[in-house]
Parts: sequence; C-alpha cells; structure tokens
Amino acid sequence: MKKQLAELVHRALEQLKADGILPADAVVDVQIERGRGEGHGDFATNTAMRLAKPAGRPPRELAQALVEALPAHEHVERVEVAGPGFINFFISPDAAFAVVSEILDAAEHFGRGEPTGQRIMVEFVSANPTGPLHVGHGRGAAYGGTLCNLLTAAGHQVHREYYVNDAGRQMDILAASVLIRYLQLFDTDLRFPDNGYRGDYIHAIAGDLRARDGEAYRIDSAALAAGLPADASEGGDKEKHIDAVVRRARELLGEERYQAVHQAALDAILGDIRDDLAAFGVDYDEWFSERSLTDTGAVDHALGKLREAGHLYEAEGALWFRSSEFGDEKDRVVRRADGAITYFASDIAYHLNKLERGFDTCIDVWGADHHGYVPRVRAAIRAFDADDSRLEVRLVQFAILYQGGERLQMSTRSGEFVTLRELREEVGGDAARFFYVMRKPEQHLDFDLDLAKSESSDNPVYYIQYAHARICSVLRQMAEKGLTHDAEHGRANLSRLTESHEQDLLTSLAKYPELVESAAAAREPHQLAHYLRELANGFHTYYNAHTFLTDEPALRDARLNLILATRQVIRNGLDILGVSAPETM
RNA sequence: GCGCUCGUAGCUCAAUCGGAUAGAGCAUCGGCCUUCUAAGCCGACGGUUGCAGGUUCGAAUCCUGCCGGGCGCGCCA
Repeated sequence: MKKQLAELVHRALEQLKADGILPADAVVDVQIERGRGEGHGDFATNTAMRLAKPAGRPPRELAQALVEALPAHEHVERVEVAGPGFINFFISPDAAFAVVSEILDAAEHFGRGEPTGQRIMVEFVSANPTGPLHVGHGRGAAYGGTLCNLLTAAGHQVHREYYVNDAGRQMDILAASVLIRYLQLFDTDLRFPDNGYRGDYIHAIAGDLRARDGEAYRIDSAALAAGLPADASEGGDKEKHIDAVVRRARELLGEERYQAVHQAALDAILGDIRDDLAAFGVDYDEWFSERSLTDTGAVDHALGKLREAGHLYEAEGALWFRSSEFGDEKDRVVRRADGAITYFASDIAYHLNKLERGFDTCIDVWGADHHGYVPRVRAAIRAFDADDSRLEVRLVQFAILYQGGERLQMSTRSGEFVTLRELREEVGGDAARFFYVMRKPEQHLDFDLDLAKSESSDNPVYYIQYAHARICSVLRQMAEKGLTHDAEHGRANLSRLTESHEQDLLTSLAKYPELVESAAAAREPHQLAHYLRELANGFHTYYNAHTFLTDEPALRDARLNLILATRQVIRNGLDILGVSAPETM
C-alpha cells in the first residue's frame, strides 16, 4: 500500500513539474508513513513540506496542488491537507478488509518479503570456548538469532556464523587447567594456579579424560610444579606463573599428548556451547575456526596483501599495521617481537576472508565492551581497498540480572556466574529469548528474573502467548457449542467488521509486513516485540468488547476469519522471535 | 586525561532516514467475571525529553558546550 501511494505522489509530482509549479530539477524521496492518531488518516506524507523551500511556495499551498494532481486510486477513499502541510490518505474499507483474506491465504508466509538477492552474513556470540555460555552471551545469542530470522523473513539470504577462538593463550590456559585437575585425580596435593579456570566444568572434563584415556597424560606432578615463578597468592605474578605452567606442561607431555588434552578440552566445551545454543533455538550454518586461518595460510595471505600495499612496517622488533592511516587512533601490532601472531592479525585475516566469500553485508554482533575494537577492524577493511560499509558492527550491551530487587554479580574467571543454561531452566526459553530482545540492543538491559518467571499480565511473553491460546480456545468452544466456521462465507462477509475494535485490529494486521521490513532494515528485533504486544492488546480488547461466537452465521464467520488472521500473525511474529505459540496456557 | 555510548512519567522502556497533541507496561487509585480462559478489559493520576545555546517551516532525534551513568584506551584475547 505504501508503495502504491508513493507511486501516486510521484505521478502528481511529475504533473506539477509539467505545469511549472515545481522546478523540473526538484528531487525528493517520497516518504509515506502510517498515520499516528485520530483524524490523521491511514497514511500520510510530508512531501509538500520538504519541497516548500526548493519550490519557493508555502507548504500548504503545495500540498493542495499535489492533492489536486493526485491520480485516483481504487483503494484511496479521500485525501486531505492537514497541519503544517501533511497530506493524509484515507483508505477505503474494502482495502482494509482484504488483508484478512491475504493473511489466511499466505499463512506462515504472510509478512515475508520478496527475495532481495542480498547475501548477509551474521557472526554472533563467538564466545571463547573456555567455559559455558553465561547470561551475558545470552543476549548476543538471542539478538543475533532473532536478527537472522528477521533478515530471512525480509527476503535476504542469511549465513549464520560462529567464530571459534580455538587458538591462543586462553586456550592454552584452559588446557593447563584441565590437565592439572586431571593430575589432581592422582595427586591431591598438586597446586592449582590462581589464573586457571576454576569452574566445575573443568573437573568434569578432567574426569571424562581419565575415563576415556586412563593415565595417558599422567606426568610427574612434582616436576610440573618445581621451580616455577611464584603465583600471585605466593607474592608473585599470576600471568607469569600460568605461562610457565603451560610451558612446563607442554614440555613434559610432549606436543602430541599436549594437543590431545587441548583438543579434548576444546571439544568438550564447544560441544556444550553448541548444545546450549541449539536448545536456545539458535542454529548456525558454520563454525569458523580461528586456528584454520593460520593452517590454511589465510593470515599470511592477509598480511601479504597489506605488505604489498605498503601498510606494514617493522619497529621495536614487532610487525605493525599502519591502521592510524585508516581512521584508527594508533597503529597496531600484528606480529609480536617473539614471533607470535596477534589476535588482531587473525581478525584481519578473518574479515578479509569474509569479504572474499562475497557477502554483500557482514554483520558482527559484539559485546559493547569491544567497541574500541571497531575502528581497527574497519581500518583493515579500508586498507584492503574494500568498501567498509559492507561491515556492520552491532554492539550489544550487557544484561544485568535482578532477583528479588537485588542485582546479581558475576565474573567468569572465578567460576561464579549464572550460565545461560541456568537462566533457561529458571525462566524458560521463551521468556529468556523475549526479554533479551525486548530492548534496543545498545541499551542496557535490566533482566528481572522474577518478572520473567511470573505467569501474569505483567509478563509480556505470557500476554502475547495468551492472546494466541485464547484464539485457539475460542475455536475449541465453538466445537463444544456445536457451531461451525465457514471461512468462505466469512470472506464474503468481512464488511460486517465495522466495530472500532475490528477496524483497529485490521490496521494492526496490515502493518505487519512493513514492520518486518523496517525492523530488519534497522536491525532492531525489539520493534517486533513491541508490535506483538500491541497486536495482542488489540485482540484482548476486542475479546472483552464483543462476542465472536454469535448466533448470526455471517457475523460469526467474518469475526472468526479476523481472529484466525490475528492468530496467524502472532504465530509468524513469535516464530521470528524464537518464542513458541502455545494452544493452551 | 582522550575516545565511544547512553540520559524520556516514581520504575522499566517506546517513539518508523527531523514530523502533527512525546506513547506503552509496571506501580498507585477507581470500576468490570451467572456470558467464547479475569494469565483479560475499561478509566484516572503521572512530562520544561539531564542543563544551556544553535540549525529550520518543525528537534527527544542534528550541531556546540556543560552535568551525570556505562564502556574502552596492552607486543591480552
């Protein structure tokens, strides 16, 4: 409808240009928006006001001229000029009714956009595989997963990817942590490093390792501990200590056995993360290994390209990328003085790889604490002479959990944190997903556990699901009362839907496809959450005001068509959010 | 200190590239169940959009400066 109206306005503009009222070179993008309040019509456009200056005429006068030049349209009942120069469109009732049949015909496809041909990759969560996902990752998972659903619904071709940080120091520390817990199974006196990973899951992995491979990794614990630099609690440095532990463990085990422990730890934790995300309704097309970037030479390839272009230089023994020439605040090291490749170098290679895979748009979903990292990645893309608008970084703020009015604190390293799994078990997957995406991603989120658990109208998830269940219930009641629903008869009698509640509901339903499109374009799933609440509200209000199962077949059939259409849209919307649409509460 | 980001009703948040009278929920107060699920509905109360300027037909939205919160400023990942 919006498109059709825009077309009408364009034709009127051409007419005005031909008449000499508008300068021939005047350009304006015609914006059609939904009328907000009473009396503002179904749609409105501000075109006249935007043209007032270039045309050198008062906006209202222009608006009037536009209205007169506007071609007739079967669905436009009347058009009027209002306020400072808005043009309001009033849609004919028949056009409004048509959406009901449209929804029932399209069913689960209603609201899905035409294929755009755009290939979009979304990389999200990508948490280090050093422990289970916690509630901080949950928001990225819910946001990313929902965004992917939304983009798919809008007609884009979406690729979901998880970047697995399976290389680097943190993974070595994880492997060492597992090894020491494993050795403690034989020698309870062995000391655990301050900076090791302390969670219970480390014990579990160590136990599994022993069950699978027996004593294969049993090394002399005295030799492991002897002569190491002091740990923090011994008056030393925890970083130096843990690095020494890793080095010693590697020597004593030998590379092959060390890699086996490393791999076992990675497999266990990554498997857990996969299961967790799958249970949360988040699925991936690809799990991209950081280690593979060095193995396949992708890092050398990327650094080679930068070197050829003259963007690398050596200083103080390290290799630097001249990122400050591309908008970063300072240059960055890509290869340390000790020869090791930095995390940033892998990331440069990863993003080059993404570009080379030919995605039109690459969306990175990151925790907001990484925002300082954006300019340097963008710098790398510019240095490759690529269009940096192909990279979009979406920052997600952390969620703060509240229970009983108290803020729950957490920290990963100490092992004291609420896992995503615990959250799901506590409040349920539906409530968790909905609460996570209820707010704008860049806004801090106060996650009220008590509210998410409550089965009351305070809880927006239940409120929406209840609307769906209530419609199902009406149909069950219908059967019990021995009534029937003739959908074709209902279609023929949609003009009986004259109540204001019905008109409002029709308007809400018609808005859905536009909403999917705009929420996808803005990368804002919360718009959909808000929309569904409003739609549910429109239904509940209607439910309380009128009886659907009346004795009059024509009216009953029409009303049932309307609420079935409502149920369909709620279902489609909840599906995008990854929330179930129950038939009973 | 520098940079990024956010400040909207008592609380949590909306407000479609700058649009018409800034909207919801919660909380508070008052109504509605012999009638399709009251997990619901209706009404009332509630605002100088942090402050001060600027840009224009028009600003919560854009610009500048303050104030306040969060985050980031490693040859860590």
